[in-house]
Amino acid sequence: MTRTPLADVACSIARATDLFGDAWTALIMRDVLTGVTRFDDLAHDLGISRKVLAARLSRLVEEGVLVRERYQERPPREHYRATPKGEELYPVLLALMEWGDRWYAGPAGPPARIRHLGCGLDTTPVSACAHCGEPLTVGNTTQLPGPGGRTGPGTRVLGPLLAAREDTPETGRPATV
Amino acid sequence: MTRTPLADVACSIARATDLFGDAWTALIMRDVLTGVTRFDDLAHDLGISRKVLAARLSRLVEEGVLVRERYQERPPREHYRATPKGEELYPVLLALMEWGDRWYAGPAGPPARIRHLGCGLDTTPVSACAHCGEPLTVGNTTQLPGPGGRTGPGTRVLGPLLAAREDTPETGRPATV
DNA sequence: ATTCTTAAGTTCCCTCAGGGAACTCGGCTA
DNA sequence: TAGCCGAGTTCCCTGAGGGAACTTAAGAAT
Repeated sequence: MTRTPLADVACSIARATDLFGDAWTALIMRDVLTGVTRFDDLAHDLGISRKVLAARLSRLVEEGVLVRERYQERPPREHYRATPKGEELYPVLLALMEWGDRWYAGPAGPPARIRHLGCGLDTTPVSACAHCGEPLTVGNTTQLPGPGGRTGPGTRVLGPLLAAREDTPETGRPATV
Repeated sequence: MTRTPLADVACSIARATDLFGDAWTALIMRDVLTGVTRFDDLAHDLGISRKVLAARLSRLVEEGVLVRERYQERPPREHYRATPKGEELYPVLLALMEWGDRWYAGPAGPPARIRHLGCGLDTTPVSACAHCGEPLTVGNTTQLPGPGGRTGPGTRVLGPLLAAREDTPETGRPATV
């Protein structure tokens, strides 16, 4: 898996994917955020190889997503907890879960519900505009180069087609978006 | 990578991750949704091995996330477009991007901006409750078993700790959530 | 009419990451 | 003092991914 190259790309999705784009990391974060925080519990719950689990956990600690903490002194035992950076991955998990629910839930319905304690209802998470609160979709958003974007050959930022709309009209190819 | 086992697990995150938990798939979807839809363009833009790109694309088509379509007749040329199922992965990408922006953007700022055409402003996507519109966080939500959840030994659904809160009080271990 | 080029993949070889299971090591506990 | 967690390491083996060359089909160039 090409790790380092991806992290260098000037795209936040690529940077996030470099860490999170791995079959296990999302599930580890799901577990840790829902209270499965010990090595053995994670290994059993996920069915992951202990070797790979150890590697993932130390990478996540290195990245500041998890912290390894002692939770009891005698005998000394450590577990893993999410940092704020780790907790902020929750929206990613919610989005993945929502998508999985919509497209893979059987006739019985989704395997889990998310209850919003604020309003007390079982909720479905939507990706909303921070300003007006409307749902964001492929159709009602456009991607523009940001301040931190590098320009130059081969360094796409995000959405050259849509960025191009700002200055010159596109070619004849159908616009997906 | 253990593919099939994960898809069987009664957890929508696991199901979604089985397809999406791969360093390349997220980036392919980003590209396709932003207008990079042809094989060679994808290969060059991503720097992905052509072999792996072919494998990913055919998997995505198989799953109904993309469709392979002829976009010109002479000479016959095909490209890939997102289906509704594919477009609905957009919130996942937004969440990944937002997280990457927050934690990996340099001093110059994020590499890209998302403009919401509805309100005309550059936006930051938030994961909100569909009922009340409030942001969903680890702290203000709880996970409960859903109708489609399997019960039995070894089949965690999502959040046994939080689910357990409904009936019996927890052990002495600190609750991460 | 032959050669060039482009698009869209395949094929081949090779390395390295992941799976599985056994081993380690410190520190209780019976 | 033998056993038993919890938390990893180590070992071997297979298979997925990288890289680069090859293929096929259909214009376009000369």
